[in-house]
Amino acid sequence: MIYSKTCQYAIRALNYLATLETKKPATVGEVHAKTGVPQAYVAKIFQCLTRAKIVASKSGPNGGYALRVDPAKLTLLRVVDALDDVSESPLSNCVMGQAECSDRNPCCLHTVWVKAAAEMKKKLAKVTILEAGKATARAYRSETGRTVLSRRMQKVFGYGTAKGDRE
Amino acid sequence: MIYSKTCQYAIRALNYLATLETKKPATVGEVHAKTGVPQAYVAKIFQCLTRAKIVASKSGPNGGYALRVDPAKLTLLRVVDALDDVSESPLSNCVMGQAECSDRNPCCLHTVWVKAAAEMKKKLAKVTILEAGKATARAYRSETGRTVLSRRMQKVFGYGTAKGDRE
DNA sequence: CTAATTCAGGATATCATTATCCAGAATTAA
DNA sequence: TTAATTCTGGATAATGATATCCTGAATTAG
Repeated sequence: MIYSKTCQYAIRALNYLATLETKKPATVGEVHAKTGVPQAYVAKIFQCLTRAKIVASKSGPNGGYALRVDPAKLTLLRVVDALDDVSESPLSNCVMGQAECSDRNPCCLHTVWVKAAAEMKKKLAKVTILEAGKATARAYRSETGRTVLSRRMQKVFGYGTAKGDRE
Repeated sequence: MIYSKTCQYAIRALNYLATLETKKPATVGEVHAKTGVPQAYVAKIFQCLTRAKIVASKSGPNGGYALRVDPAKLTLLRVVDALDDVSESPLSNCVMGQAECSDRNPCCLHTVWVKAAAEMKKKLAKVTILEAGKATARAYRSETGRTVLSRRMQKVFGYGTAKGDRE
């Protein structure tokens, strides 16, 4: 779901990968430290994004995850679709949860909603990770070694005191 | 949440109430039988709608629930708001789940999303239960005593074999 | 080759949503 | 007044989303 934490986390994680100029991949631990997304959950999400060929994984020392596609071409729609069980997504299904919902057999919101979903998809297909990332880029300070979110950005993101934080 | 089953159920239940011309209220059991919404869940939803003054409840024989407002004036927005914990709703909050998300401190999707949410709200504020109900009205056959959904509509709604069905 | 690093993915825990159940209060019919 | 009907609201169960943990496989450095 677009509105799920899983999607939020994925976008944050990908935004971070997009800020990396070097080809060196980022480890799960690093992404967690920089984005505040729960470490083990980052791992799960990246497994999914790997299958969707959005990121490439590499085992071993100096391994990790890196974007596999140009962030300027990676749309939110593709990201959302990768994480969504499409058969469940409200973007591709009846809002009223009807088994059948078509122009012939419309649910009570069919006409309204079909349009709304199409508009939303269009929007998601327009915004790229590169664009989205720009707005967040300033949240990261990449100078020192064990960088973390700035105090101010911790407040913005609403974490920094999360359980499971390793540093 | 707009996309929650709870909301779907509420809209279906209210659609049914809107089809009743008489002033006699409908019982939870009746609404369940006519809409297919799980009986005990209908009860919970109506308790909520009662508190929101959208329906009126009446105990005892010949009691039940009836619309308290004109279905031509009851908007989906009001229904959704009644069921939503507004502080959690994606319509009123940051899609990225940030603690703070404003024009000054935008999340990476802020500009895109603020607009999308506003449009969605506008839509929800435009559609009334009366209008929504019209599309579904034909799903009900109100001739005989223990009316149920037609076979065809059972298929459309994707239920009719649900556990807990009493008839 | 060995040890260290890192991902892969199954098992499990936690939590919110969805769904059910039941005892008690209110109301009504007779 | 009594019994039947119906809502009220708390307790509980089932399910799905979120989050954690751990073992094993892949990779690399030395």
